[in-house]
Amino acid sequence: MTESSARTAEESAPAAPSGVPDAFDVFARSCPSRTTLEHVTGRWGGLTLGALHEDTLRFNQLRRRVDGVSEKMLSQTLHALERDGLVVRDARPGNPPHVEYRLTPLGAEVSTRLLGLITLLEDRMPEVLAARETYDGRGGK
Amino acid sequence: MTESSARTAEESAPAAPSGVPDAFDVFARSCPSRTTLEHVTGRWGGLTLGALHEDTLRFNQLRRRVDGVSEKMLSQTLHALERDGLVVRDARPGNPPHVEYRLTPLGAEVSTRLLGLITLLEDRMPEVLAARETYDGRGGK
DNA sequence: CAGAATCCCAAGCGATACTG
DNA sequence: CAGTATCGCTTGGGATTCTG
Repeated sequence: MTESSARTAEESAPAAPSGVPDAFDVFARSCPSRTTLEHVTGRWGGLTLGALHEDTLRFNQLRRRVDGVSEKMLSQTLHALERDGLVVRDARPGNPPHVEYRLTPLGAEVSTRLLGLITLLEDRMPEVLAARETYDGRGGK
Repeated sequence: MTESSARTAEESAPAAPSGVPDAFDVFARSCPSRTTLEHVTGRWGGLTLGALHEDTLRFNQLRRRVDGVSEKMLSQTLHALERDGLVVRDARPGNPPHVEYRLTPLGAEVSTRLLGLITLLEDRMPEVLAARETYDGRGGK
């Protein structure tokens, strides 16, 4: 991820009276929080965190759980999440190799929020589906 | 942790002949909930919903708020969200044209969850940044 | 202002093959 | 099992132009 930030996140933060450091603002294009949000909500990031919320899992277990992910993308996703401090890679020596992935405390908080969102959506899918039909039915399509 | 292993919902065929209430499972590749999740957590979907959580906004206000989005992508994102029943497009006739976007009740619930996630991340960014440095420092890169 | 349509490059991603 | 490396298709999405 080419993060060529010559100047780091500075959006016109108005009067910060005290020595309060500029808050991170995900709406600002170059705020580092934006890339983390993208890792978390990206195509595979959210599902990966969701899967790990339930259990510590090994690489191939994860692959099976997150239906449709390729090895490459899972590996890549895991690296990004590990780098951001949301996931820990726990490798134990031996043969065959044994590696487990687990959430950090922060990762657990994030995945809790994410799972709340996922559950909400799953619950309300009938509404969504109905809306789509209405939309497609008249001039929408 | 919510319900641990109560998810035996392994269905490959979302369509059940009789009124079987097969649950939507976002982990399944072809579940319709997956596409909605992607609209919501996609690159611009989350930020758009987040922006609309605060206010009803017009197209160009939205564009300014969601820093970095192009007209095309905003338009596209808005359509997807409208189709899924999360956003309402409220157009009033006149010249110049006046169009507002507003969340539906479901959209408001979703954006509340999303905003919780965003806020959490913004708050904990120092942790994330520290993790990145550690990771990059010792051979991770 | 609000948005549709077109063009087009770069990034995303899957398939495959290879390593330890 | 747990990955990395390479290749090439597909897509995302920015820039630009055009309508009402």
